[in-house]
Amino acid sequence: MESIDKVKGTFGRGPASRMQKEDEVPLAIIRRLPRYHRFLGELLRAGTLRISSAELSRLMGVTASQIRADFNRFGGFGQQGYGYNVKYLHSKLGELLGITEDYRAVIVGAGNLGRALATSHMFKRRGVTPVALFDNDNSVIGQSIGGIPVLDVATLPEYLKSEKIDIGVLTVPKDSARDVCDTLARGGVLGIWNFASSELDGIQGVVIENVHLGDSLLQLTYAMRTGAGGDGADE
Amino acid sequence: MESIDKVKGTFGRGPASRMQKEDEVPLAIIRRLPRYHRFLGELLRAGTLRISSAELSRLMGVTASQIRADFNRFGGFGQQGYGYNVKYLHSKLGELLGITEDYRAVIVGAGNLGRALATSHMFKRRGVTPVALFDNDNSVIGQSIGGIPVLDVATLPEYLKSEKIDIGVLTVPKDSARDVCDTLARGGVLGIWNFASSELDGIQGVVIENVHLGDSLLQLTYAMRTGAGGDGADE
DNA sequence: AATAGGATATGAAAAAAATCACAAAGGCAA
DNA sequence: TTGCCTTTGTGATTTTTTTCATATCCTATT
Repeated sequence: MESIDKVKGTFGRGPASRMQKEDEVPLAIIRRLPRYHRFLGELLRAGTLRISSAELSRLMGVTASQIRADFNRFGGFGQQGYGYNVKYLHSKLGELLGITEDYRAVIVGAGNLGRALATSHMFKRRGVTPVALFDNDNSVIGQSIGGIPVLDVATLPEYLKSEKIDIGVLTVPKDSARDVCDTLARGGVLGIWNFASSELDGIQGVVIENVHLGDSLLQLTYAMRTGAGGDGADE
Repeated sequence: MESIDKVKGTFGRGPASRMQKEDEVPLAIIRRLPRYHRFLGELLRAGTLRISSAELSRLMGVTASQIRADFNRFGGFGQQGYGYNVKYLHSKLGELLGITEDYRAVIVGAGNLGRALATSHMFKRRGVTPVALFDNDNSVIGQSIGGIPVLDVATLPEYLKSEKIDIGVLTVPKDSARDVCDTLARGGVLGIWNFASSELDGIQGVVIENVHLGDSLLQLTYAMRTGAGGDGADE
């Protein structure tokens, strides 16, 4: 019954799994990964060395079974009788999420939101380096915000040719979102983080993450009206 | 074409429905409602009078069955052979989501993010009126941002006693989040929209919506790394 | 070195969510 | 008004996700 040749570590999953077909990770799990990573990070900073699924369950308001099942989807990071090593698990989750990649980003739109993002630790903590802001307002072009230069958005296309940029952050008004998005895509970015309220998608080879703060606000008012969601556990 | 008056609306569900138990709306559906509302709003502004689930399906990248099933959960807003009346559906969804309630909000934290929210149309479009900003920085206290006065956060408790405030928006640094959250709760707000990276919850009688932009960024980098999520359809 | 106790990994079961498929309702045209 | 055509509403079905239950493996103790 023992692990005859179970190479588990590197890649293969359990014994009876079909080896064909790429095993896609359910979106439901992916959405939980950043939250795990965040909590693990806090535990790490607090100096916690190890944690059991039961303890993490109490902390996060998620069932222990789900925690184990989730981690297991990626090969199992724990050890029977011990639990999970916080540092190891945190770093493994970080790898999965790509924070070890050191992506370079530009922020298009130097309004309040763009500035807020540029000056936060949002990016650096996650392996993303914001290298430039772009705007069309002459009164801000040439400034430096949080050490990041503000350039003329008209120069964005050529900028993207000369610099390798992985991520474009869109904090422009709705109307210009589509245009800038296309420019970024043509410029070769791999992903776009879109805060404009227009929903972008369907661009070949570019991953787009649409953020809709308004939707989040409506979820709040819905919950307030119905009294539901009092737990607040979830995003 | 306007035979929408069909009284069906009020409450009753289909003919053969068990009347057992209060039917709680699955979280999965609730999370989709704001997006439906958003798309319907755009159709409305574009002057579209009616739409079928099939058409909306194409537009939103969601199956038509799901659309029908979702709307049906709330009693069915459509009509066979006709589809959905855009204006009617939009307003019904709005009601469900609480945009007709005219909530009053305060924003605590007048940094870039607080300012960005205060000056956006985020709130007004959703029936929420931001009435004041609060901060502890003397250089901004007394100013007016987007027509909203910035007050001293030390006066927040008494302010909440004299004014009826429904929603508190937290755009303060992580460390002060918990304190301000408690102050807001004691002051009687019904909901808290939390942008601080610390996760708040478990306050009796207060609904909390935690926004974690960092999690969203990690979802993007995950997708970039794995090539998954190229559709970009979902938030 | 042997054993007790603890906690993961994991297949099986249950629950939840999405999809299907079609009867029935109602629009629309002649 | 009739009858065809469109499209919803909805029970049944399938798929996905979560939870359960326990064998297995590891730590810790004596």
